[in-house]
Amino acid sequence: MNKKPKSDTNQAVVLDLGAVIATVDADQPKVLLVGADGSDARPSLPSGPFDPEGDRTMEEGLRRWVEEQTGLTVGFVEQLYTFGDLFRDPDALAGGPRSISVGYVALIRQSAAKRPAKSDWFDWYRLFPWEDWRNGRPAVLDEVLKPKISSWIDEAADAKAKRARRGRADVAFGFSDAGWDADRVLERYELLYEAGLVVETVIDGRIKTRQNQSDTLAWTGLPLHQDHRRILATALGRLRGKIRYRPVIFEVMPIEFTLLQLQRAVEALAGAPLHKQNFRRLVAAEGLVEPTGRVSSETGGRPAELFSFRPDVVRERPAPGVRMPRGRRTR
Amino acid sequence: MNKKPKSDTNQAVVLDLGAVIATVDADQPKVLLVGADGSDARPSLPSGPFDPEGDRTMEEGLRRWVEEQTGLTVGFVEQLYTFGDLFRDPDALAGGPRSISVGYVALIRQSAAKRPAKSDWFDWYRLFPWEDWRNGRPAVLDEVLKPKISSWIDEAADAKAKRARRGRADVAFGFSDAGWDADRVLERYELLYEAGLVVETVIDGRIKTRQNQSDTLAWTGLPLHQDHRRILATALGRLRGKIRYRPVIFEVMPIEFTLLQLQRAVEALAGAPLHKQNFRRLVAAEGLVEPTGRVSSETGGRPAELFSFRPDVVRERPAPGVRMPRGRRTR
DNA sequence: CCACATATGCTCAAAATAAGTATAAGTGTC
DNA sequence: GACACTTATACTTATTTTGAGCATATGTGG
Repeated sequence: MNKKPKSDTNQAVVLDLGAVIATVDADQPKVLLVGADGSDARPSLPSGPFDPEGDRTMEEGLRRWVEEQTGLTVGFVEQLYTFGDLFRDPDALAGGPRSISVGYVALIRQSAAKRPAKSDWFDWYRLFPWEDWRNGRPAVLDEVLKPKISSWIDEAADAKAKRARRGRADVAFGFSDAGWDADRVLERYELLYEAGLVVETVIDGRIKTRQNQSDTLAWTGLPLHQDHRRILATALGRLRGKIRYRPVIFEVMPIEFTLLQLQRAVEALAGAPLHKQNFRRLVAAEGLVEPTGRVSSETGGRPAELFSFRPDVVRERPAPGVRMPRGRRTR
Repeated sequence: MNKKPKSDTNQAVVLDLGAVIATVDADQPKVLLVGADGSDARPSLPSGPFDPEGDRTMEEGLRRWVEEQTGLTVGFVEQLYTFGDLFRDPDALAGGPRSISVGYVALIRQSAAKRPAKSDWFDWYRLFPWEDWRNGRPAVLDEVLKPKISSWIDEAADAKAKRARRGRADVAFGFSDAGWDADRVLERYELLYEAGLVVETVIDGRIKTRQNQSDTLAWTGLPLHQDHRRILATALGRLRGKIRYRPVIFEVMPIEFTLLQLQRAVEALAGAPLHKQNFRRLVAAEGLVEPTGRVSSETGGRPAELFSFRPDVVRERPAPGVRMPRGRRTR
């Protein structure tokens, strides 16, 4: 920053802007992927170029190409991470220019989320089956992942490496007494990648497919282009953390919603079930919503009161977000 | 990501890696700045080039040039944000290549933090005087900032804009009932920038210096090169948030420390005083540290027991960090 | 021995939280 | 229209966490 690097060092850098465009539709978390047209190519995240002459800010550039490419006008946009690892980038390995991708998360309300050309809304948990605890602990964890991870730990070169692997697995998957931490999506994905338990590892040529491995891979979610599933893992972890202290959940809600709809949306992203009575008590206490006076009769039972987001909460609360019970921990 | 942008769109991008290198020394938070040699140039954050051919990852590139330039070996490194706004960049405005800077925060223990050539450790709060509440509410807030911000609110074009400004100020500075939120460092700096209350605004030519404005500027902290103070604000906010749920504080501590030293370090970054007895109770309950059996007699009173960080906490706790009392809120 | 400093252990009341029970108000079925 | 069923919402209770302070411990320098 204080002095410009020599320009020839940097000429071979190509910068693009990637977007994780997410919503919640019918209580399911969705993400926009392109190129899932049945061909053998893996789907990928939408991305577009950054125009250094036209775009005053990168966020502006992102909004521009998202609108151009998909017709969607995204509301909430937040920069996620800048990805530049060499191994993510087969072209650069082959001598091409180095590709750097600035990743963003964008949230959009379901109502505004049409189906853009060549794109599709994918259920987020098709990519991360082990992340969805809404109906209890996912079976894939104990039936597939846990034993495979154990093997991976045992395959470590020496006792020290074994301890390190076990430690990582304990933290990421809560195998020891820490319990499952919903935010550690990226740690989990990276461990599975290194352990060769997701398709990407094999495709990247990091390990060979082993006997009996291919049926494991069938259980570990849909593979994406390059490192895009890793980017999605980053985004999901970030969003899960964020809904707790910023009212981002309302970015995916319709203008009016019932408290149960709100709860389902939070559960969809958090990947965990919430205690209904406490949820509404916390939401009420936080002052995040206000009743509109209308009711929704589409629930099948007693009609629910409709609420809307109260934007001025942020003026009153240091960390306005949806607080989520984590279950009583015995210390 | 799915298709390469046309290369001519991107050729004019220069990528560098900027570092906020921070430590805590003698209970004071410090940050490494270069070029504060008494000349009229404003100090700046250290930064270095990214070498697309040599650096496999950006983090690796960062560690490389930090070591080359300063001789420091940084421990904890985390990517912060990628800065690419056009207005940050006078060269690009003048038709030069667009400069994109990937910012990192690096933490280093005081013991390892020598004074590198051409660099200096600056007290962080010299740049953000309003952020240091360790000795109570900073006087500059009520005596200088609050009235000036009020004027800025009143200068808004119409009632709607006025409300918007007031809302922002309330949130950022806790003027309404929300109270001060230590994490909102960036929001505060950006508001001051827009209100013309920091030197950078004037230098950037966004507003003219007004009558009686220059003495205000003398109270609003040391200006840095380009948008570097903005980057520092991002870093401070991020760190303040992070110490609560990740044990990053130990990255700046010596291997052995007393609980009061630990508390002072947390206070230094958090910018707030903590209740001593409760602090040690929380730290003990979190299991973050273990006694070494030795004591330190340098305290002037009863010798304090020495503790060391227990790295395996992360295996046991979902969010191991230093919990900080925020003062009893009455809802 | 004293005054003084910091360290550390402990109590207590207030607030927040998890979990559950009870009741309200609709729907569709017969 | 009685009834089973569904969802909504109010309220109760036990427990945990937190904020704040007091009391005691163990060193220093005079």
